[in-house]
Amino acid sequence: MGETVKRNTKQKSAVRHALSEAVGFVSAQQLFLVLKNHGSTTSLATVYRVLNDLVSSGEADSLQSADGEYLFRNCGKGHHHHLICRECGQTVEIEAEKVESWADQVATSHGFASPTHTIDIFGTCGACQKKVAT
Amino acid sequence: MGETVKRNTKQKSAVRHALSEAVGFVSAQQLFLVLKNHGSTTSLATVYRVLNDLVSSGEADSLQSADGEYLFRNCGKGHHHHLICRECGQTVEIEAEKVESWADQVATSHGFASPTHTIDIFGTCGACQKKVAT
DNA sequence: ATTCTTATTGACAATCATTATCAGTAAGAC
DNA sequence: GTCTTACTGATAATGATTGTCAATAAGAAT
Repeated sequence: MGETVKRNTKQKSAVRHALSEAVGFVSAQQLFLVLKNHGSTTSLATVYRVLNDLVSSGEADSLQSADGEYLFRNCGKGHHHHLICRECGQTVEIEAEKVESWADQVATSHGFASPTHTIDIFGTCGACQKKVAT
Repeated sequence: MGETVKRNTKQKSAVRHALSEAVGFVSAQQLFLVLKNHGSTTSLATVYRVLNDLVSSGEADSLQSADGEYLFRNCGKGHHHHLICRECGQTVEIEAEKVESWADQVATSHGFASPTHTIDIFGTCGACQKKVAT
């Protein structure tokens, strides 16, 4: 029960490839357009399906933009967090080992099991600070 | 041009009050239901309008939930974070001074100005662990 | 190579939170 | 009380994401 065998398809590798070519975070909609412009007929629904699969298998990483859209990025590394510019969306990966163990401790000390967490830092990056100053 | 004079209305104070009564973060939809159950006829559109006004005036604070919904909270009090049960939604307020200063440091050390952050911990609370074990 | 099972896909309908529209209502200044 | 116009309610519109389901095509078995 439950052992679904994965199959390799053109659509999957197309999405995987498009994601690996993308710079930074991309939305499913953007990825769909890129694929379309490159001649792929992969449907939008499939782009969503593949992206979600990639995320749950740890191959991709996702976060939400400021206006609630889900963004995706190629990943392979372990768990990490982001420092995100409010203005331009530029992201910096950050290490947070201490904070993660702190989060787990807080959870277990309150009797909460299998803890996970959300840690993101937002700010205005150097470039955007200059723009505003204009 | 541009100087809109604000007016005080029953709906605005109703939303403001409901938000102040709420524990932790609440969605606009939840707030709308609370108001409805208390006899208020404030419309959903107005709840959204008022909440957005409160956020831009700094009276309220907002963040996005894991599934992309916007959540709001009364602001003005001390800043704090939450430990939230995945099953029943029970929340525990937690102190995170060290983590907050860590977040600010990370931001500034990367040249990011006026940093804010999102730190939330999710887990399964004691009561819900027992239920699942049944 | 052919058959067969079923994971995967595409087309499109359905959700759901949020926003826009617009005529009617009511603060608050006079 | 009168008047201006900010605000509201009802509802349509939007836009990203998910669900449905028949058709398609991996890839194992023959």
